[in-house]
Amino acid sequence: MSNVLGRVPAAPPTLADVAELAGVSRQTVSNAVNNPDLLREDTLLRVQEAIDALGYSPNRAARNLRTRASHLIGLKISPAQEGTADALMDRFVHSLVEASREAGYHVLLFPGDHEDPLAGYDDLLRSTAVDAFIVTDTYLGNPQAAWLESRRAPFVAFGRPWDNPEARHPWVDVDGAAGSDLATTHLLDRGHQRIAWIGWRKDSFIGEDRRAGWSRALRSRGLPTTGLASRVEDTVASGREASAVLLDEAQPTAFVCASDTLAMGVLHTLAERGLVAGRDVAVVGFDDSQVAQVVPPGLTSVRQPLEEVAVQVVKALEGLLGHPPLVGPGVLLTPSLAVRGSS
Amino acid sequence: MSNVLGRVPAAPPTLADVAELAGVSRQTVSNAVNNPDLLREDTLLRVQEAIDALGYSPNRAARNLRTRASHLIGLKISPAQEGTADALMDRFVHSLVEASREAGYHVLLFPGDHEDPLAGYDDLLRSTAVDAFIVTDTYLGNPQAAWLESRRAPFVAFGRPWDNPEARHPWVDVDGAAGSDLATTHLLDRGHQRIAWIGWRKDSFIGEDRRAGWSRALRSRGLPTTGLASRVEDTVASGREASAVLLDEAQPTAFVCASDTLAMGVLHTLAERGLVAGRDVAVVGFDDSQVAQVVPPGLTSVRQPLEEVAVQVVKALEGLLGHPPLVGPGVLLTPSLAVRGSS
DNA sequence: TGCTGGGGTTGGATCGATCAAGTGAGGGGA
DNA sequence: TCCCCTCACTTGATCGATCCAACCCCAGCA
Repeated sequence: MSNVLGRVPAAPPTLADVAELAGVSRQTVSNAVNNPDLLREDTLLRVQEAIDALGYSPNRAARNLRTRASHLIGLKISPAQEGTADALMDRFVHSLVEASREAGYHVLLFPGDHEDPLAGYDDLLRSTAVDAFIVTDTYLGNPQAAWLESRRAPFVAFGRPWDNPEARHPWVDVDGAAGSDLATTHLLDRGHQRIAWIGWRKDSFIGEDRRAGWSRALRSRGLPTTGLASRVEDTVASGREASAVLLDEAQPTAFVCASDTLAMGVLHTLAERGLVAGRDVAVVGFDDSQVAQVVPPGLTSVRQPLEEVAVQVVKALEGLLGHPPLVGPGVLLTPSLAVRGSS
Repeated sequence: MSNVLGRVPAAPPTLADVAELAGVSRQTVSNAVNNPDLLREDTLLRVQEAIDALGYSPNRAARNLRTRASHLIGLKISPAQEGTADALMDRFVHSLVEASREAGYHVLLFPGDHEDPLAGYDDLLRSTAVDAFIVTDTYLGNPQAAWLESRRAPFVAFGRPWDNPEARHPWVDVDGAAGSDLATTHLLDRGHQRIAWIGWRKDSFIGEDRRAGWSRALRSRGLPTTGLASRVEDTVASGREASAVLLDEAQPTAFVCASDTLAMGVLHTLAERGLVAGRDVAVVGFDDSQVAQVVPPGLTSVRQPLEEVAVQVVKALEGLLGHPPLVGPGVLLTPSLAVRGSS
């Protein structure tokens, strides 16, 4: 086939083309691809050769139509907050894409809408564009999980169903309390006695979880926590103000923060007062963001095992979509601590 | 329909269901969705009502099969470098997802492979899983663009085809020289005379482009550049070493860097020597990463207009896939400067 | 010889949409 | 009155894979 402009790109080979070349029927080629054990060895070989010769790859749309599965996983991404250290999603997305590939899935991104947290889900679901969803923002009062459950849409959550113990969907989460316990204990081991906490407002389950680890660690050594905690918005400015107040009123020698963003606020306060992080005052953040890794003198931070989270999420997804039985509704993983100059 | 477990989820309504309810033929429903102007007003209204009543949404797989288009755009993501400030992709991905949505496309992520830069493309292409690709890493010697062109695969590059002026594919890029010119001029306006450059090795076209802006700005004011430039790896450690050497040998009062990662290296050196960024020595980075935004005292940085890049990329894509004529092979955008405490 | 059973293979139907061609009513010009 | 054309919609075929039921062939057994 050719026209005046030169060769016309050939249409991709179909299963029928392969069948003809190999001298077998379409069904036999399909079996060669999907159930190779059904074929005799020599037939399989002949079909394989034809597939290679033509460069055949099954047409996704046709397969999806017939099998009612797209092998796509939907992930909503919300605009990253400017001015925060929150690069958590970036790392998670990478891990998820990699883990999905190994399970034969691809990740489809769709944009979030601040007004309506359900926007996007409905359309993708009804048009059967994705097989399942990954839900990441499971904060208090987020209707996604409940809505998806009511629609019987398959999904896995990264984050516990804090406010709904009735929830039956699979989830994977990281033990925040264990993380700040780890951070606090690390500081205690370095000789600190007055360790302050800067976290999020009380209505954040995640914030309260992380805070619990800090107070648990202090109490286990018989140390007081009163007057050493502050709960604010997750911004650098808030962290800065909170740390300034705490330094004046409680004279802590170390800070544990619910996020790297807040920890950066502490570094701001220290810089303003001519104090050196790691020498004069110790600081530990949460999430091990890029910021923590490159800021002088390096910010010690709790690192979430996002690679493992992604693997577990995909595993749960396979259980949901395939026949293998579920292992259980939830998986809780333990974070580690990346120690740097700030402590 | 029900079984012992309760209600069975109803199969999604099809175009035929809508047609029956509205009392028209399938094709009419199809036209109502895709070419509403072909219908008489009252018929259109009746079909719309039926669509709403059933909650109909066209089956993607069936549509893809027939139209030979998936309305998916493939984007390869490579693992983010740990220990750098490079969160560029994260911002770009968000912008791209948003811009794609407005054009009726979704973004499909697939994992990169360090060994083989072509892995992934071939399979998605042959199985007609995506309509086009966005290629982002157009560094020297990367075979992706040439390979995709030889396959006649539609794609748009974020980054100029530096090493191949013959390339005919559409691309969008940001003027790196204009960016460092902007940064350097900003420092000159603040009274700095000895402004050093820390960039990447010579084999990086992007690095040389950015460097050209710095030397251009200095020369336009009749200032010398000799002895003030250093070319190293893109790591914090390299930036630290390079700035230490430059401070000792050339006594610059300001640094312009090819990346925020290198700029963070400079901040390390300053901290070690008890110097204060912005007061004793000025520093400007490149990319306006989250790190630049939160590090004390704030890192002035060249900001790439990634939102606009995404819009242009999608526009080029529409030109490539649809009938509207191309505006031209390349689009070059101008960055801005986010001024913070470090200058 | 004739019947049975099962591995391997076959053709036809099907998934749900769009494309291409066709139908019938109504209007205008000769 | 007849013909042609347009408008608004309908009908049958098709995209490329998988599912389904039937089929063939040959070994095993009576």
